[in-house]
Amino acid sequence: MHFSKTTEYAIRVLAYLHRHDETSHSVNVLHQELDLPYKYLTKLMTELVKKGLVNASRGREGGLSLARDAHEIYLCDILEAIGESMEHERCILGFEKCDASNPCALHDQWVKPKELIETMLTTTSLASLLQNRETKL
Amino acid sequence: MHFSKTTEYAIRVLAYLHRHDETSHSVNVLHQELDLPYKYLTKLMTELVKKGLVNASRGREGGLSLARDAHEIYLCDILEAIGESMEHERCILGFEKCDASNPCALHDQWVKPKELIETMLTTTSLASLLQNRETKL
DNA sequence: ATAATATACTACAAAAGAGTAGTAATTATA
DNA sequence: TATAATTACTACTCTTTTGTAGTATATTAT
Repeated sequence: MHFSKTTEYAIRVLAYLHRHDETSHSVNVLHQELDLPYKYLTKLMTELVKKGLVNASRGREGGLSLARDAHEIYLCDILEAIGESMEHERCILGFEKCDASNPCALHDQWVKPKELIETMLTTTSLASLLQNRETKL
Repeated sequence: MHFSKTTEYAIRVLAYLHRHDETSHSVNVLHQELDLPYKYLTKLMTELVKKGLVNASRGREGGLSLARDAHEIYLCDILEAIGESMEHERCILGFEKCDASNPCALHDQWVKPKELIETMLTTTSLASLLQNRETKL
């Protein structure tokens, strides 16, 4: 009942890019600042670039920055970019088809937690993450 | 954002044992009725026996049955038996220490979903699972 | 006793997730 | 133009989860 490491990393990196958006940042900086595995990060960032969440510029003075306004990047967008998008849609007991009319044994109990998770994912933008409070990345 | 296969299997098997608690059931029957991998199930059931959730009797006419009253087996007990117990306690961004006074960037957003998940796990017993409604296992 | 039907144990295999290594391609700047 | 700094690409390795195979051991109906 948790995000994948990859998802954790992606959220943290993107939030960092927003928090320090005066300039772009190299993978090496992100690696050091967030204490994430360097090579794994390069792979992840390449992916986020392909998915259009991040802009990359190569070469000296290059680096990474958000491709869109932080108000327009929601957690669900990040999950989607990583392919974990529909995870919270999935039946909690693993059935292919599971809905109110043909529910699994846990369906009813899962409805409300699932709703709140969905709300969190669809209403939390990178911009909304960093307001009012000092938080860890 | 989901249970492990092992957890899914455990919940389904235990719920089945409760739903058909007139008698005991062999791994082979559980395998066929629930369409779960046979050998994997034997391993899982052995574990649930060790953890005291299930009684096993060997030999002809043997099989598996709940070791405790279904009203006294909660989802959190099942997770604990499998070692996935404290998963929902864990920080959503993976930090070791993360609480209200030293929160990660997602801490506040995660509070409510986490609460509902916790409620579900601690208040849903096997007995409460099967009331009022036809559901899949 | 014997045969049949169970669980229990040991070891391995396959698949997915996480992480590493090396090198190619690109680009600002000296 | 040479160099240093950077992302992109290819191909591994390691670890964890999931699943399989074979055998030993226990129980009971006949």
